[in-house]
This record gives sequence, C-alpha cells and structure tokens, in this order.
Amino acid sequence: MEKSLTELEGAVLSEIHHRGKATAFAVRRAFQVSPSVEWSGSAGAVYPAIKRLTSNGLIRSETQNTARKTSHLSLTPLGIALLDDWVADIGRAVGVGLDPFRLRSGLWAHLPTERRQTAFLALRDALVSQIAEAEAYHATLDAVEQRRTELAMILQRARLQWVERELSAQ
Amino acid sequence: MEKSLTELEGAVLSEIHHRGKATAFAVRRAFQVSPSVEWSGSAGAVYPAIKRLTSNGLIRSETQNTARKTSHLSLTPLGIALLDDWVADIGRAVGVGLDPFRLRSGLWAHLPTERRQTAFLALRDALVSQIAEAEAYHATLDAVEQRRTELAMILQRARLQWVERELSAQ
DNA sequence: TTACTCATGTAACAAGTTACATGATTTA
DNA sequence: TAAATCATGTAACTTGTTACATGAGTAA
Repeated sequence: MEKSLTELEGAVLSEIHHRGKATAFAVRRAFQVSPSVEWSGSAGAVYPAIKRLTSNGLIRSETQNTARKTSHLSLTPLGIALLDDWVADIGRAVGVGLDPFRLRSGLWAHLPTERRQTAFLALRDALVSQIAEAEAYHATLDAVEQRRTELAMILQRARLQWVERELSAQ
Repeated sequence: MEKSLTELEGAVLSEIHHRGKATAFAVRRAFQVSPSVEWSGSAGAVYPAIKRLTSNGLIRSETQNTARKTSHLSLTPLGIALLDDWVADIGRAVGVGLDPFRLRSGLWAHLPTERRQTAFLALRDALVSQIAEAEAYHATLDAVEQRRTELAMILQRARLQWVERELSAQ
C-alpha cells in the first residue's frame, strides 16, 4: 500500500507513456521546454524520481548495450494502472493549484496609484505577448501539449479580461 | 543583497500587512481556511518563514507581556518595500503556475472510454459544486480574499466550459 | 579541435509536509 | 472539569532547486 503519486511523478510517467519519451534526458527536456508545466526539469528532481518509480516497479528500465549508457524507459502494467489512477484523480484535478497571479490579485489595489497603473499596463502587455507566443507554437506541439497549451491560453485570456476590466474601472 | 521573496514569504507578508493578521497563528489559520491559496498552513512552514523574515528585518515582532507568549507582528519600512516589489513582480505574476487540471488535460483522452466518460462527469459535478460554494462564501470575505475568490471562480468556470465542450464532442 | 548537445548522476541546500510536544485560555 | 481552541515551536522526512562532475557523440 504505497501513497499516491506526486504531481511530478505523474507527469514523468505520462511523459514516458503518453508522449513517448524514452529516456530520463528526454523527460527532463520536455519539462524544460514546456511553457505550460512548471518544473525546471532539473536533474536532481527527474533522476531520483525515475529511480524511485523504477524500484517501486512502475517503470521498466532497459539499459542499452552502447557506450553511451542510456536506459530505455517504459511503464509496467502496474505503472500504467497507477498512472491511470493519477490521471483520473478528480479531487486533485479540480484543485485551484498554486497561481502567482491569483495570489497577488487582491494586493494590486493596495499599491501606490502610479505603480499600480504601471503594473496593470505591464501585466496586459505580458499577457498579450504570452498568448501570441502560445498561438504561434500551438500547431507544432503534440496532442497532449496542445491541450495543455489550450488551457494555458484560456487562463491567460481570462486574466487579460480581468486586467482590462480593472484598467477601465479606474 | 538578498534574493527575492518566495511565494509563501510574500503571502505571509501580505497577510500581515494587507489583511491585518497580527500573529503567526492567525497567518496559519488564514492559509488553512483559504480555498484560493494552496498552502496547508503548517506550523513547520509558517513559523520558520516568520523567523527568517524577522531576522532579515522585514517583520517587527513585539512579544506581548502576557502569560500567553504571543508576538504582535507588523512590517518594517523595508518589509513594506520588499512586499511591494513582490506584489509588482510582473514576470512571476503572469507565470501559469502549478495547475493539476491543466497537467492532466491532455491525458484524459487516453483513458479507457468508460473511465473517461465517468471522469468528465465527475469533473463537471465537482466544478459546479465548487463554484456554488465559492459564490455562497464570497460576500463573507474581505477585499483581498474576495478578489482571489473571484479569480478562482473565473478559473473554475473556464474549466467547466472546457469540460462541457469535451463532453458534447464525444 | 573546439564547442555543443546527449546523457547520467551526486552534493549541498531550500523549503515544504506531517506529527509531535508544550502550555495557556475559553467554553460547554 | 473536560474539551476545544489559541499559540508557539521542533524533529524527521520528502522533494524540489542549483551547481557540479563525468563522459560520449556530433557538427563547425
């Protein structure tokens, strides 16, 4: 009876199983380049996580017989079952998450007037350019990352609307 | 030259400065009850954070001369300045954050058909009831927490729309 | 041959979690 | 007076971060 998967462990398993990432390095790279996932893809997080999951029987790791000591990763039946449980964990999925924008939203009103105005304008610009960037890259992504990017765009558009309402309400 | 505040440190400072929480215990309680903030309000996080901020000169801590050794907390001018910087940190504010829903969004399509259907229906129900709950409590909250709750509701409504689109697309 | 990328991993550190310990005050 | 709440804090643990170390393959 193990405790349930952490968010990073679930993300690692899904990179291997649903996005075809065959090595620890490829998983790291995916985290590093994804704008819709928040981990840095640090070696000190990914390698220990894969080690844990391997020794718990969720990941099958086949070391290649090449000079470059790469391991080919895949999920065991147990790994697939626990990944499905993690994916279908409704309670976690509907959690609001750690959102730096929401956390600050009630505090901008308390900034000195000029600084507040500047902040809202900067927020608007940053959101607009992030949305444009996401739209540009969207077509180049696989199905999983496309969905995530869609939701990231929905979030950024909602924030943008909120900011514009605040700006016009001044 | 210290490094910038962590998200929890900024949240702690804003609880004291913008929401009038005068003791470490009150800060903990605020985190524990807030549905729009993700920290557990554990003693092992809050007390060390306040200790750090106090010894770095951001928090003034006046121990009361009562049997109950409560400290009355307030921000120093330095604390107010660094809090304002944290609040106006646009780069952090527009980050997408750690979102368990977005992380899973691309993976639900890979669940076995029946389980997927069940998951989407459960997601819809959970989102509907969370929105209703937030609406009910909204009026009882202070200005800061009201804004956060508004943004949490915007997020949940956007998720709900997305889920309903997925359900009707099957 | 120099530099970049692929590839794996460890060490020191940071900052969160739960669980526990302690004691005062208030309320049923 | 028993239980709940107010109040502060530590200890063991988990898991993330950056920075470093090592080495193979590839492209300029």
